[in-house]
Amino acid sequence: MPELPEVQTIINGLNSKIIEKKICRIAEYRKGTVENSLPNMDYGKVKLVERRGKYIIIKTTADCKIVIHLRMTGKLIFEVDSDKQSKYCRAEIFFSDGSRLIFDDVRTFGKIQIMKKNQAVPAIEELGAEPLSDQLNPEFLSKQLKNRKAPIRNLLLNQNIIAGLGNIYVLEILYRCKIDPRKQADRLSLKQIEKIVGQTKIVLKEAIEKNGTTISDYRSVEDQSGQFQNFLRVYQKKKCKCGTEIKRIKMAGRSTYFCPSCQQ
DNA sequence: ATTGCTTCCTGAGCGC
DNA sequence: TGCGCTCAGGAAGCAA
Repeated sequence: MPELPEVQTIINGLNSKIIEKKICRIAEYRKGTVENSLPNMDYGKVKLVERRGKYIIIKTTADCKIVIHLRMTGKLIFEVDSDKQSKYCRAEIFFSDGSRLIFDDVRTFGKIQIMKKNQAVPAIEELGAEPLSDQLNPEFLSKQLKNRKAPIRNLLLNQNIIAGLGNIYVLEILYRCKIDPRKQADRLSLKQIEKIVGQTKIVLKEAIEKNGTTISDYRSVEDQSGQFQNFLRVYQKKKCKCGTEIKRIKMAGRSTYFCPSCQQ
């Protein structure tokens, strides 16, 4: 479900709600949701919540970190009211003051991993550039796309190249760059690559300012939806600004929207 | 090494 | 109202 801006919004919320709270227990309600949790484990107090790509990393004062990936439909909801239940609650992190973090996930693809502080998560180690850092620049992206025959839209979805983009933002970025999502990556000009880098940063920053997109599943930790959907120009749209019908095709099994007249 | 297809799972929305 | 179909913002695992 969530892409970088949604994950960042959740992290901002967590950093304002759970810092210094002592974790007393992590409960798993669906097998496979929580990995490596041990009974009577000391989780310590929450020190900081960080993001890497679409991963949420909760660092604590104990020798552990809690690594969360929401996948398609995962939500983290901070709840003070002990009576409130969520419908698809798969796990809960309880704090000593009675508040808790609910991990709600309809499709059950999401995961919570308990790791040692210095233990590497292989999938995180392999992630590509953070799009909002200087790591993502035209030289880097040119190098990554060199000799790659796959369509640009598929490679922008590859987390090991740029970490944090998903289907919606990739399509918005390509639309704003006027680049056909089917375009073979190694046939892009340097100018087009520069455009992609620039628009990626602009679109993500704008979306974070709007607290993320909401199509259906995304909610902030306070159960609020985002506003960026009002700014989408191509995803699930019928018509382009130019008057042309937006085309929807399948690429790598997933819906791809683009304007056949603006995007070349 | 690179690419793309299938799979995990549940629910919403649509046409008939 | 209900059935069956397609779709869903992710990414691991597999085969070619």
